[in-house]
Amino acid sequence: MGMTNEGERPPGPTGAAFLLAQLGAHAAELFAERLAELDLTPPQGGLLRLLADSPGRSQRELADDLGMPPSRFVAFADELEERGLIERRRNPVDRRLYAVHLTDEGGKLLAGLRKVGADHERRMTDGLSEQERDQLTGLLRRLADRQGLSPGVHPGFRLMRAERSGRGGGRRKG
Amino acid sequence: MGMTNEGERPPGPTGAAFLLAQLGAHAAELFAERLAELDLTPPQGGLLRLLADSPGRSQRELADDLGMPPSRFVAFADELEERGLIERRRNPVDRRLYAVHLTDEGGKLLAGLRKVGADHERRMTDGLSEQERDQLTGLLRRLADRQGLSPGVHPGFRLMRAERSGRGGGRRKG
DNA sequence: TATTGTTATACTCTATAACTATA
DNA sequence: TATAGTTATAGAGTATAACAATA
Repeated sequence: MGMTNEGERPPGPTGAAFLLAQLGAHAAELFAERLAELDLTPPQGGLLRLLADSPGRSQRELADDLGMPPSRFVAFADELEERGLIERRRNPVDRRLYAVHLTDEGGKLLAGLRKVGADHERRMTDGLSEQERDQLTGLLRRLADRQGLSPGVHPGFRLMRAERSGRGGGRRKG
Repeated sequence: MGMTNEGERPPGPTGAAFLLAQLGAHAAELFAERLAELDLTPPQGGLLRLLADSPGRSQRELADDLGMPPSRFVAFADELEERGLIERRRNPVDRRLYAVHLTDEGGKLLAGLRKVGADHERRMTDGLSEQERDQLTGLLRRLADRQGLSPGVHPGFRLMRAERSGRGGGRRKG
């Protein structure tokens, strides 16, 4: 009989689902902190990766992939374009569409982002042997598959603040 | 040598860290949906559990545990008190403090919440054998430990919308 | 008429700081 | 003076809908 603890243990947060939520939030937070060193938010990093994989798509398609309304994508893309990381090119065939591309500088930043990602991966699985890490990854992949999660699509970007900013309000001092 | 895929694979989101973030967000979302059936948000459920474990603490302490400012805790507790789930009792020794307690009805709802939690646990680990589930839980617990995550403390409540509501604005129809 | 991209607007959420009462 | 609880306000974020250009 397995050493499970359903019903014998303090019924609180002790199961795999809770640990997944806790570790997932921690991983996302830590990754966001590392990304901030490159002046990127997770959705911004997501777009760069998306553009590297399939360049030239329309804003609407990209907005859909990132899970944000097209209206929001505009300002989102504006900022990255002003920073010289992405580029809008008119589609000569259908002049309503923009084809969004990564610039050279955007490509460079993407390389840095990938380094950060690899480093993050190491830190998150710290303390596990190589075999255990493979074991974990395999189990997680099976769960993700079973839950119908598309590989590579946003880890909850919708729930994170899209833009970096100082929070909140406050009464004026006078 | 392990079948790891660092550097050989499309460098994108394929590692354990990404899967953790993805599955964690999914677990949190799914759990929130189930909680909504009880008209509870995750932070509200968190408070009920907290009160069951250690009743009678002050609002400030509870707010700290939930990771919210005391000012926000007021309205948060108001709603649960109006619904008859929690109760504020004056501390006769230090009349500045409230001692927050679960009511009988709050206790009943907590029982329902635990059922939902157990069910959620089963759904999230669906497709794994009992042995694999134990294996996974063990690995996750070690990671959580190594990352310094306190057992049982909020899985990212801060990043979730605290109150249920229809989103956003929109121009008025006229 | 339908669709892409864009702007305008209204609305929610929430953090900060002032405030009240107790100590 | 300091602390628990509360209220008031400001401001960010963002979804919805109107709008303009093109098909």
